[in-house]
Amino acid sequence: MAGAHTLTETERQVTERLSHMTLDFQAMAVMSNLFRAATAVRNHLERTVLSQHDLSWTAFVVLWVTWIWEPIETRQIAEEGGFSKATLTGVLTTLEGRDLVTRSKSETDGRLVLVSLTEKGRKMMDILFPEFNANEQKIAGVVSEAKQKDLADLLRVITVGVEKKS
Amino acid sequence: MAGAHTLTETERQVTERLSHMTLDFQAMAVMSNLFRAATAVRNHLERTVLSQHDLSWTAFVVLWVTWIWEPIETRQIAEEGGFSKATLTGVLTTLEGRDLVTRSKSETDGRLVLVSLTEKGRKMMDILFPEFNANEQKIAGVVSEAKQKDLADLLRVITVGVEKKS
DNA sequence: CCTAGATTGTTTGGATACGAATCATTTTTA
DNA sequence: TAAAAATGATTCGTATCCAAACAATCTAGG
Repeated sequence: MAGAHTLTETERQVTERLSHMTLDFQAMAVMSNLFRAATAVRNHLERTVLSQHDLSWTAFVVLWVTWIWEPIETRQIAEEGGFSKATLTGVLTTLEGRDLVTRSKSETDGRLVLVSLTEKGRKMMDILFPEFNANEQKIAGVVSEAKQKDLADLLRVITVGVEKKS
Repeated sequence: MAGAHTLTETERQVTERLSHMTLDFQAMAVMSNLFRAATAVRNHLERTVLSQHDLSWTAFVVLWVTWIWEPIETRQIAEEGGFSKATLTGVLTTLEGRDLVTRSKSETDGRLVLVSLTEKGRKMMDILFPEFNANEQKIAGVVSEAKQKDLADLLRVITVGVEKKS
């Protein structure tokens, strides 16, 4: 990111090119900045913390969700993580091959697969997540504590709103 | 998304599981909500507006950036869009095959490739983008205009901060 | 019981994604 | 001015990612 154009330049150009249309520029700015921020932060965390542990973003999310909720059904992991079941199957196979998670069949429902961390996976997260969080702190630290709360709240409202639609 | 657990439930469980660690929960909430919001919104827009035009998210971003800046150098598209040049090459080939964009060599620097929309691509964006923006409006509309401005500003600060680090 | 429909995880096929190596072109250097 | 360094896009290999088709399992209505 951080292209040849600054964010301000981009917004000026967008306004110029689209001024003949009836558009909601405020909403456009919110969404544009949302994706820019998410992409920039994700790329940064992937390149710094996660690459050291040979983890893709999705693999990390799977480990994270499993860490919090284990034992957890796969459909829940996909929902919490925001990706498809098909994607999850592949990632789980990879993580299982690295002995970081285990799959087991549910005893009450033969269709369900339950995922847990292995001891190795748990040890990894005990090291990895504090590192990850230290980076989150650095990134979020550019705005005040009060603004951080506002930001988190606003994002939550957006999420709840859009999930209601689907 | 919208998993079995609400956002509030998730935050409670996270706090419970990680209370023995020294972590910045405020920063964690900001980042967690950032990715949740971005993923939920992106998935929603992919499933509604973009799927009707057979476009992936990345393909749409490429079209959008090109629409605003054409003729534009490929390296700029990658930077603005937040993905690698290698990825862009593949997407451009797909879009060129559908006759939505064209590639041309720069006259002043033979290494550069310039991208423009075709007439077909421009017509598509004239229809598509207002649709897209109408959805953006619906999504962002759950918070007040003033809050939308705050949100966009805060996200911009986060983006600028993290890009400074890389 | 038992069978049609619903639900769940996996497989499949194609597009996307990236780092590293490569090729072509331009710029720098000596 | 010619070799070397730098720059830019593409190719290659591998890993993700998703929708759709599939197989296994569960559930409801008869």
